[in-house]
Amino acid sequence: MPGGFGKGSVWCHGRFRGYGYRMTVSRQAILDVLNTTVKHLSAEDIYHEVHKIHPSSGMSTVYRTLELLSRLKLVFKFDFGDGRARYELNKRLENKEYHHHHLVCINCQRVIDYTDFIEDEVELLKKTEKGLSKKYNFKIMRHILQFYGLCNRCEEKGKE
Amino acid sequence: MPGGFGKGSVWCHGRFRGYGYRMTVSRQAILDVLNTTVKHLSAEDIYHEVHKIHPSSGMSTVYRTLELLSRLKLVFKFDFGDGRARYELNKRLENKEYHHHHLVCINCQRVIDYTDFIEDEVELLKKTEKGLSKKYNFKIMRHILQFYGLCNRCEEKGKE
DNA sequence: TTGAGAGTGGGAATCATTATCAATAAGGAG
DNA sequence: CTCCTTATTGATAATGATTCCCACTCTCAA
Ligand SMILES: [Mn+2]
Ligand SMILES: [Mn+2]
Ligand SMILES: [Zn+2]
Ligand SMILES: [Zn+2]
Repeated sequence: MPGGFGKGSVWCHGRFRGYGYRMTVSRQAILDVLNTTVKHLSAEDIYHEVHKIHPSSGMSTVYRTLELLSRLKLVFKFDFGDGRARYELNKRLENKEYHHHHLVCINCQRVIDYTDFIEDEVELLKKTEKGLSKKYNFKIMRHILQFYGLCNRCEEKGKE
Repeated sequence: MPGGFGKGSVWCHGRFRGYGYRMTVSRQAILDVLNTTVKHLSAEDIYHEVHKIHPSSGMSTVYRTLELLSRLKLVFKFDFGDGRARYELNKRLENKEYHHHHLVCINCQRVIDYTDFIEDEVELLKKTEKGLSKKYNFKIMRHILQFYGLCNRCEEKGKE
């Protein structure tokens, strides 16, 4: 959608205003970048993409905006263990969260989203959370589950 | 065990030699520190403790040794999301790994080890790993599961 | 249209971790 | 025990992601 703004950012526009924040060209550019990718971008990745749309935006603004979006739960922030954070727009399917986890390739850093076994997982986690909350008197607020390994391409290369 | 070395480090001594590495006073001190704590120490924590035993050891050696121990699978390295790595000796109970996960307090950083529901978890993870390996042709090598929330003390304080 | 103040950019600061390198010390051979 | 090779060390500099700072700019309700 060249020249325009995706519905994501339009929606966020209202969201920002509702919280008393302002919508700016930098924020729109960042949202557009996040909205038109399926990858898990780092702050620097986003900065480079934003730079194509709006060259005068700075790195500080990218970090600040990502921090704000995380706080508003509009983006998720992930750590895949390579020393830099990754960000992903919180895309909702029919009003409910798109709960998914990640397979991370320890060789090429490729990240695969998956939702398989999420039902079983949610069930186990619910049970675990309940048990742990009671036993340790600990109020669980969120969890992380990640698998690390080798993607098909890297696995093949390793065999040579 | 003042003046001596715990069996952990003696055992590791042989382990090192077997790999062609040398056992040094710094490495012994680091192992002793890890061996006599139940906490999840950062590199700096370890450095300070080591300094009490062997004041001339430097930070570089702490990092290098932890890196080596991680590679040899003698210690586990964790990221609890506060910007610094934590380390824990791989204590084995009767020859098998002590598989456990963590509850992390997002307020005071306290970490609780738990093994509850590990059987169910291992079962689910095994199933998930098998399914994901096949579907995405991805070779899973390890996983991370962590719960974040508020410990009893912080939960209480929050209510005031 | 305007003004209060939210937001910005660029450069400096922070801070955990790594890299460098001359000096040291582990440990096998003799 | 002594010697010699070289793995290891400690001090310090370098790195790199993220945060801080502050004078200037832009948003938007009135
Ligand atoms: Mn994802
Ligand atoms: Mn632990
Ligand atoms: Zn790969
Ligand atoms: Zn706490």
